[in-house]
Amino acid sequence: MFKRTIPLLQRVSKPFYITTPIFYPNAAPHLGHLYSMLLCDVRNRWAKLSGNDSFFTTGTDEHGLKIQLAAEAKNVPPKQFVDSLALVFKDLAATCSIDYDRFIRTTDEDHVKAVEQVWNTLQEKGWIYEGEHEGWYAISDETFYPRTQIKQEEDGKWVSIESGSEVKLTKEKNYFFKLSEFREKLIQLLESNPQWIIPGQKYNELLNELKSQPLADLSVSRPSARLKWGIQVPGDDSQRIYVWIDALVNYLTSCKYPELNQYWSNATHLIGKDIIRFHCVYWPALLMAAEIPLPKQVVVHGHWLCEGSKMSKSKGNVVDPLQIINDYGVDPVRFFLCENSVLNGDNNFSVESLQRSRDQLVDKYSNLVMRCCGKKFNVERALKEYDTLNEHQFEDPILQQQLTNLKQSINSLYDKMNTDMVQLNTAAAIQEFWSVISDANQFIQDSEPWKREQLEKDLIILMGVETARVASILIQPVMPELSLKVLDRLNVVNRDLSHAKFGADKSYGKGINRAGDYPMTK
RNA sequence: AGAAUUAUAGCUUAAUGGUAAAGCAGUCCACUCAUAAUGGAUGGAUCAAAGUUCAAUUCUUUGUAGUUCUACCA
Repeated sequence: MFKRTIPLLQRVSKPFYITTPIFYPNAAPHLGHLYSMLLCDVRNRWAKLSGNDSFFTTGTDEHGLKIQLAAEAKNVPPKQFVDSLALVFKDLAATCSIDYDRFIRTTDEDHVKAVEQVWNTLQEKGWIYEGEHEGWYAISDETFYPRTQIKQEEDGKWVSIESGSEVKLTKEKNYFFKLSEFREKLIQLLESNPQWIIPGQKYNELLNELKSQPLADLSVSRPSARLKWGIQVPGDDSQRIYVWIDALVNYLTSCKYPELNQYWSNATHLIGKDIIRFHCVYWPALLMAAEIPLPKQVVVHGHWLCEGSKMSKSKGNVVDPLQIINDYGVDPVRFFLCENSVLNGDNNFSVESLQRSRDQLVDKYSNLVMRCCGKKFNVERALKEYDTLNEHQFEDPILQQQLTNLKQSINSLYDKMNTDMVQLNTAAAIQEFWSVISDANQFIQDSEPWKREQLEKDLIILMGVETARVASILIQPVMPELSLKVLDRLNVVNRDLSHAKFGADKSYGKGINRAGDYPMTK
């Protein structure tokens, strides 16, 4: 599916759909939110650069008791409240050059209709029934707490760990989804499709859990008396549809459910490792029950730690994404997160590492451009003499081999990066980018153009600028701004994939050999 | 507390039971096309203990530490 290499100029356009989780906007965006959006953005941009019909959604999950209570506390209507919260996430996306195709909100009108429709389908097929939900309820918080978030006091009372409020075992009437009916089906799904969840560790973890633990039915509504801010259960104004259907159906809404457009046939969900259960248990079960095709894949990423430890306010090590972008710039942050992305574990953030990553961009990438744009060279002339230069052979066989290897590296860069990009392995793709940049810098060093006659001088800097040009076209998904600056500095107009080969563009270079106008500075 | 998973050089990663690889940082050398940049050379590590094995980073057990989940907070 993603692994086939297709000839460059005969790209088959296959629909591709990638999603982040939709974020609960009761707290400020953190580095994890940015990371999810960024991976999807890069993957989406790569697909588009490759000529694919691609679609990327992110958004906000806006119903629920916490939002309701927070809005009441501010004496603001909930809708107005979430309108302002959604803007916070949209602003983060805009600041970070996240180019989503749809920002979906669970309060969107078409989403409410889709949720109602899914609910009706599940009910008609007999998967929903009335039952009683029992749980630990705190009257003063108006919240049910899971067993893991309560403790027993010395006087025997059970209280919430978070708020200290007393909780009591309480029952209420809810609608339930027959999730327990799907345990065997889910196990079969996983065993038949080991690639459905990647990385493999998360697949193993979930499979073991499904096999060793019972699966209980799932409450999918809440009483309207308690939760006013939610989608009403069709035909029953005493109940509101709960998050498991409300939020998860966003992926269908974005694909125009119930028709379901072409993107749903090739859907990948990117999620954090703390919400595997919702996307890999509840969601496929709901889809099976409604007889809707499943997404193609769920990709699970780890968390960003700070200096090896979990970020927390009490530790004082929370990284504010907007702050680091302000300090270091959008593209360096994008580049750093992608360069250090590891899907099968947690990722480590430190400002020292970010600074070093940024320095490298200046020293090796931006500087490669400036080495070739110096006043002693003439790129425009070199490109006019392209045919002559391209036939020239160096006397030194080692140098000639280096030139040949560099040409080959430039020409295979797309294929190498593509293999990694389609698997969301941005770190490996970036290593390929660095490899070709390093080869070019080394070639310039070894060939010493400053000591040569015009013809060979021109050939050497031609290799340099061609490397920078092609690498910049291909790094656009990761660093949209800096690649734009480099291509501008080189006076390159043709920035599409068909020009990402050695010698494919001879129209650039006019007037670029002058001092200053660095693409990036320290 | 239980389960899963992770632990390699100052930092970030790699290695299918067979001589632990790389980038950055450090040290030394060279160079000036370029932004105190660039290139080369170089020293450096498998969390701890035990076991299995001709041979263990890798397999097994135990311990320590990090992360997540423990199933309707999301």
